[in-house]
Amino acid sequence: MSTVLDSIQAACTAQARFDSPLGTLRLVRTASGLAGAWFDGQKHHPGELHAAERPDDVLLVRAAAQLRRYFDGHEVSFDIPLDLLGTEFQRAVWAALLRIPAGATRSYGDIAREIDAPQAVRAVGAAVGRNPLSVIVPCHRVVGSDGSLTGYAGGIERKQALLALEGSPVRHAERRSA
Amino acid sequence: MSTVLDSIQAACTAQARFDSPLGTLRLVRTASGLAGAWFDGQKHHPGELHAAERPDDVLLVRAAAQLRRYFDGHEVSFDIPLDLLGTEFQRAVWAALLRIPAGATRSYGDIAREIDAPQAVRAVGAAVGRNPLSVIVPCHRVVGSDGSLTGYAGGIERKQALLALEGSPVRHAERRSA
DNA sequence: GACTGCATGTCCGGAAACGGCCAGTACGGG
DNA sequence: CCCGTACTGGCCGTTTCCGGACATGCAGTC
Repeated sequence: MSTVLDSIQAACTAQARFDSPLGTLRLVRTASGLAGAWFDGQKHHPGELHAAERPDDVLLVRAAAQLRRYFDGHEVSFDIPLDLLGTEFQRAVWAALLRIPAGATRSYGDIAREIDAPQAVRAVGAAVGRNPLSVIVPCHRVVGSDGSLTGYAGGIERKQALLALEGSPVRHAERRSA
Repeated sequence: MSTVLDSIQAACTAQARFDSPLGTLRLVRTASGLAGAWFDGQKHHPGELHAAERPDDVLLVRAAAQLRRYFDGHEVSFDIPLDLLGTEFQRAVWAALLRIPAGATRSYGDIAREIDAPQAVRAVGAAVGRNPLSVIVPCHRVVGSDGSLTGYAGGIERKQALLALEGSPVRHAERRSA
């Protein structure tokens, strides 16, 4: 099988940029829905895609509008059609993320239990890390069982900022000082 | 990277069946051109694809019409837009195949020399074998340096039949009696 | 003649490594 | 006691890596 990023590379039909307070997001869509939202230079970035830049694409415009409201501090329920390309397991994880309300957090173990794979905790971590839709699929709401932030593909600072924006209590700044 | 068959799976937009004297061909297209023509059950078949069956698709109809004329024994120059999905090397090989006139044959070594990779003879063999467009990209016109048929993804009998139809001299029936 | 050895790009299968973890344990300080 | 901290071992899906197998042909041996 091909990689998640490969499938998106192949299926994407348009893209656009969105300038957020935390950096530029690259929005990517396929025929059926929004498929990607990556911070510039983040981990697991698909790299250069050959899809045409289409700032006026209806779906991408809607996505940008909702993101803008989100970053303005409003409670937004993203209702754009999504096209989550991944393995069955990954889609199960990402679906679980979508059920975490803003202002709340879950641990990796919580997610594992929710998708009936209580022992696949590390696998959940890997899947969360490869979430293709930063911010919209709220992978930033998943923290360690002790409340530490543990990691974020876009950098822990962004994770912390997003949680702060949503008013989530963050236990300490971080676990490890390094 | 993904596989050739993977890319076609992802990119195909329509398909149709064509009943030839040598068996059913499955025709597949993408947005930019004809991408596949496989005999049912042949080697390297992409398997079930989820693209819609569209017997009236303009491109597929044209392909079928030209194939019909070909199997009726006419000299046909296929002038359909093609979308050959593969690696750079494979596309070079397939392009070389398209330059072999009907009624002629080349050896695998000939092709290798033509694409400036005189030592990649076995690689040429592999690439020829994965030709996605049976009949149209005439991989059946490639034979061993001694004139033996060596192999064909759709079965040697079909290869022999196609060459006979084109009036190519076939040295012996086969090299090995087995 | 028959047989051996080698060159080459791609696919495929199996094996190993790699994580955005977590529960259990063992210490050392207050 | 009641914490925090540090380390250990096991968990599992995905990716990466490696080793063959191929629609061959030429140059050498014997």
